[in-house]
Amino acid sequence: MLIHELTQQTGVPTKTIRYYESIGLLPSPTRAANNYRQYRSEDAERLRFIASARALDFSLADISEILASRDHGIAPCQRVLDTMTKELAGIDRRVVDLLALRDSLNQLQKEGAILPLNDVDGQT
Amino acid sequence: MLIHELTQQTGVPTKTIRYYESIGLLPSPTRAANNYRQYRSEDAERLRFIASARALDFSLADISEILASRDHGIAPCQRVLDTMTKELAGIDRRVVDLLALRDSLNQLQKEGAILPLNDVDGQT
DNA sequence: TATACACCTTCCAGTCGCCGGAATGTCAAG
DNA sequence: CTTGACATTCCGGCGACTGGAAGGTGTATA
Repeated sequence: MLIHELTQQTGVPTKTIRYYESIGLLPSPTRAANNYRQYRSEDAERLRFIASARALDFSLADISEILASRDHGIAPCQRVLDTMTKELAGIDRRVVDLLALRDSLNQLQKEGAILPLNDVDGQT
Repeated sequence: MLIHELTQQTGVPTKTIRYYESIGLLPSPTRAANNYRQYRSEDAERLRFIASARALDFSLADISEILASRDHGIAPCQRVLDTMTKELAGIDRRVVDLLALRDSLNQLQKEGAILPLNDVDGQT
């Protein structure tokens, strides 16, 4: 499959795919006689995994480590597990913040008023 | 007050403060005879506002527009309101994603197993 | 056969929101 | 009079892309 089709299957832009390859996150695919990249369904799977993790704000470095672990059939190393723990801790904070923002914006849009974001953190 | 004190009051690093000034987000403060920046409490207020908005992932460009509106005592323009609407729409998705991730990570840590992130988006 | 068009390739440069470091200046305390 | 903590400017780099130039390839149509 061509890079264009991979894009269609995963939603990841060709630019990004080539970028991932350039940093070693995706393996260099085989090339056709015309030098076009040829992908297999495994590549699509891997890329979907990366996209999911990215959507959840994992860094490419962490994703890289997780994939490396997976490639060797072993559990992610402690550093990655620690990252996940931190991620977990951060998530609750972010959810709270986002829900607070949601309320602020809802209010704002109802009132058409000057943004009351000042109060988001309970200061002012 | 000196930049150092402003940092203490807001939690925003001096580097970032000078950066915000360089892009026009914060007004250039008056300078003391020694060329040190001199801030007033208004600046702290404005900076706290920026920090809150940043914590909620508003871009500096959007914050800039919101502040400009506020400076002129008018409601944020349509583009900014649109941004907020989109932000609002995105928030629910993100909260859902984050909560899903939370569960995945919790599970993972209990099991010590290979990351099941594949399933996060209901695929695989 | 010419040409238009969509695809592919590489490479270079820019974006955003910072952060680190170098080189230098200022000021109060010991 | 030196030490230390502040301050200044400037330069460069980070992560994760994204855009654009300049060129090659493949197919369809006039």
